[in-house]
Amino acid sequence: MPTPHYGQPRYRAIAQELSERIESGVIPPGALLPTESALTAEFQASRGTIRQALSALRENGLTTTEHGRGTYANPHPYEPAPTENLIREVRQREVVADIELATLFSIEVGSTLVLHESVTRSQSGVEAVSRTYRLAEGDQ
Amino acid sequence: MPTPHYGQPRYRAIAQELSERIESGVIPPGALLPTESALTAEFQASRGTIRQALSALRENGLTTTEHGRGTYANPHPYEPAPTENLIREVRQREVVADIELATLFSIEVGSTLVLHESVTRSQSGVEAVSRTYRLAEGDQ
DNA sequence: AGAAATTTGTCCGTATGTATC
DNA sequence: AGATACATACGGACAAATTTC
Repeated sequence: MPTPHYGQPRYRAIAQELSERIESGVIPPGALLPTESALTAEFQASRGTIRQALSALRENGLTTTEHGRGTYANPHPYEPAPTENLIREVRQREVVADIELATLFSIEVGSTLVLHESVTRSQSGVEAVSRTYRLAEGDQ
Repeated sequence: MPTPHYGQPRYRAIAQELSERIESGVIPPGALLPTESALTAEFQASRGTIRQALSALRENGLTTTEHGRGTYANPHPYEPAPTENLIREVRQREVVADIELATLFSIEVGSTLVLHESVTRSQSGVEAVSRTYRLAEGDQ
């Protein structure tokens, strides 16, 4: 069978259907979406097309996908940073890498990382805490 | 032949090679990148893999692709980072507040926070991991 | 602890549609 | 109209992370 895509391509229609389910609450925040193979069965599309649709959702910040686990509906569709009346406090310190960070940086657990921490406050209290980890100088 | 991808996957290596060419000026701003079929020949990779690499460049704002025309190198937009051949991955999840975070936010230990995590990669590996914590919607 | 099943990630090849030159 | 170039879609195979038994 040919593969025409008049107007809207298939993957986008699927992405739209899925995003409607998320925003309507059919798929609640934090919940797993159906697996890719389940979606291929439901939409009668190839896995590649399904993955293209899921990729679109991810780029729009609606979902998060984890290898071997699945795709989750995000608790928060977005988060524009309010840039008014904010106070930022920045400090710097050294920390030891836990398993998660060590894996990301491909270093050993217990290695030192440099941490820049930024605390953003508004009148109502702490708005956000941002932490950036980097390898210590000379370790790279 | 099988498809092993030890360490870094093929498409990412290609993406970094191309971003270096853009960064170094081998491919000047505004210029067209080689066509997908040309890249297929050069890197001895399938077109799908090439498109995956180009997609990564696009997502990182390095290039712009136009249907039927080609892929252009973007003129340096607004970049906070000095080195531009970087690839960022973003994901979002919920975490439980430890004592430190709970104190900062003035919430109870165990409360859920929304975490946006951004991993910045260069060819040498992970450059930085940035984590931003915020209160869940409705808790503020 | 270890093996199997599940699920997402990567890669290939092919075919056809659509936009541009 | 023809050639070129990117877009969409299918199918198959194997790799890697996670979960389950």
